[in-house]
Amino acid sequence: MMALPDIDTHLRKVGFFEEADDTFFKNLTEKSRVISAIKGQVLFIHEEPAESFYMILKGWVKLYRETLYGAQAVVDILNDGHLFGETSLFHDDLYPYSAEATEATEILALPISVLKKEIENNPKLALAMLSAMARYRKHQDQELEHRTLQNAPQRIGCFLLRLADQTQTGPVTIHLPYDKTLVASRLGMQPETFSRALGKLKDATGIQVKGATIVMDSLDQLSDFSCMACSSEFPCNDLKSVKGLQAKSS
Amino acid sequence: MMALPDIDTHLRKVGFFEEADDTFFKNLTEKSRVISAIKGQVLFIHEEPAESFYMILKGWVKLYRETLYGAQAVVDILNDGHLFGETSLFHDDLYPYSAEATEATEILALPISVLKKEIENNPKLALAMLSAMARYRKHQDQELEHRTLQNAPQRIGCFLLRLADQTQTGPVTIHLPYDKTLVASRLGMQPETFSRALGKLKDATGIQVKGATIVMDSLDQLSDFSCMACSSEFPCNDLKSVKGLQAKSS
DNA sequence: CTGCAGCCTTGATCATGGTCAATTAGGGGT
DNA sequence: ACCCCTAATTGACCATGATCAAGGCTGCAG
Repeated sequence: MMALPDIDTHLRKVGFFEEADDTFFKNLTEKSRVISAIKGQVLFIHEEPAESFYMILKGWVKLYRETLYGAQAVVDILNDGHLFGETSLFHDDLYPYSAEATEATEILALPISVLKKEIENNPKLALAMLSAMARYRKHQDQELEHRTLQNAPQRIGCFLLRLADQTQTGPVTIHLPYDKTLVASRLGMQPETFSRALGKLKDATGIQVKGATIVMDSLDQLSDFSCMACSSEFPCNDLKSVKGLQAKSS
Repeated sequence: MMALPDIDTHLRKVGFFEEADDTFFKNLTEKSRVISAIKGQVLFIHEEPAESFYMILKGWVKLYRETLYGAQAVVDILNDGHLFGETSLFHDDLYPYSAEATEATEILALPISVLKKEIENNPKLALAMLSAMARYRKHQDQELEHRTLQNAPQRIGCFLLRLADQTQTGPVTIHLPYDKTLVASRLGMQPETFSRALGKLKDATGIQVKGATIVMDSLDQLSDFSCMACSSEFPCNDLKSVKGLQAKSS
């Protein structure tokens, strides 16, 4: 069991809670609940009433939407420090996606009512949340664009670029943060397609692939290949503005 | 030239301005500017500093992102009553897409600074905007899902369903709101693919297509075909909650 | 009425990615 | 070290949608 002061510490690291006051953290912490999820454990289902929102303490969580026939569209894959399940606040209070742990994961469940009350009473927090939502929205525009304009090898290249520190020049090593199968679903393709597309990317750019590790002489090889099918210039300027943990850095 | 009282009337119809006070409307109206855009006229460009946001009075506007090589990804296509260009407020203040009139169009340009000030000073408006953003975000999740899980004929069927009043039973007539070429781009496909996919949809569901007019015995024909590749049930429950004009009804 | 321009359709072909099946590689656990 | 399970790869084939090219339809201007 995690001690309460620990929980408080984690919560205070969340970017858009910056403006919240001590009572808020106290209320949240007291009503929080630590969940130890095993691989594959479903945390909530799309269109269920949203009573909790969540903060990941350790591990990875997949957000997705699923048809009756089992076809899945992955919305995002998040790791520790990130919040999820809070976004339909002030709309319909239903989860806009399902959530599942992709490995053994520690998650903090927090009452959405406390967050709602705090936002209603603390205009600064409302503005911070607006800011986070605007960033998220832009990220989604980008996601849809990539799906439309980039082919499979280009999307993989783009994904790798966004894992790296784009300010560095010279040799770069990148590690895939989770299974290739998961990366594939995150990029909207089949595992087989991912495997072949990574091969094509290798041939086209000269990167070296060994398991989950990718090595290259410089990021230029990738950016030349992938960013030509993107509306934004390299380096991706949206990566700079990540100061809050609730938004995605991926 | 449009009279100022007219402008005020239009602005007061915007859903999330419900909580704004008279001074706000006065300030907005005084600093507003009516633009008569011709077909193809570009209103602003992706990643330009956002100084104005816009309300459409008449006509249609395409929001899109474009690579250096001219490939376009259409984010949305909006008509009168809708706002656009306001979403990166409180984030980076850059437009997250380009905007272009798709026909002769009347547009109201409004200073984003006035909106920003009002939101900062009026917590209720901030909450209304949060609600709008949450709705928009959900809509985008859905869009990405459709792109991933539905094929071309299914996406067209879904598009048609969302144009219709989904509560009605019995025979239905639907009119395409704009050119088939534009619908195609909105759905992320080529005009040729659209044409052929509409043919397949016709064969599969028995709808009748005459130019921009589609007639069918009941919506069931379409929903059976399209909604099986969607995570949401028919009728689409997100269409009910449209009370504000700033969000998309499409 | 005629001609032009843009939209739409159709055909033929191609590229991309999905599907199905078989095999290989890797990473714990015993 | 070995086994077992899963992830990953590879091959063969198929389905979808893009591309290129040609032709038809329609509405508007002259």
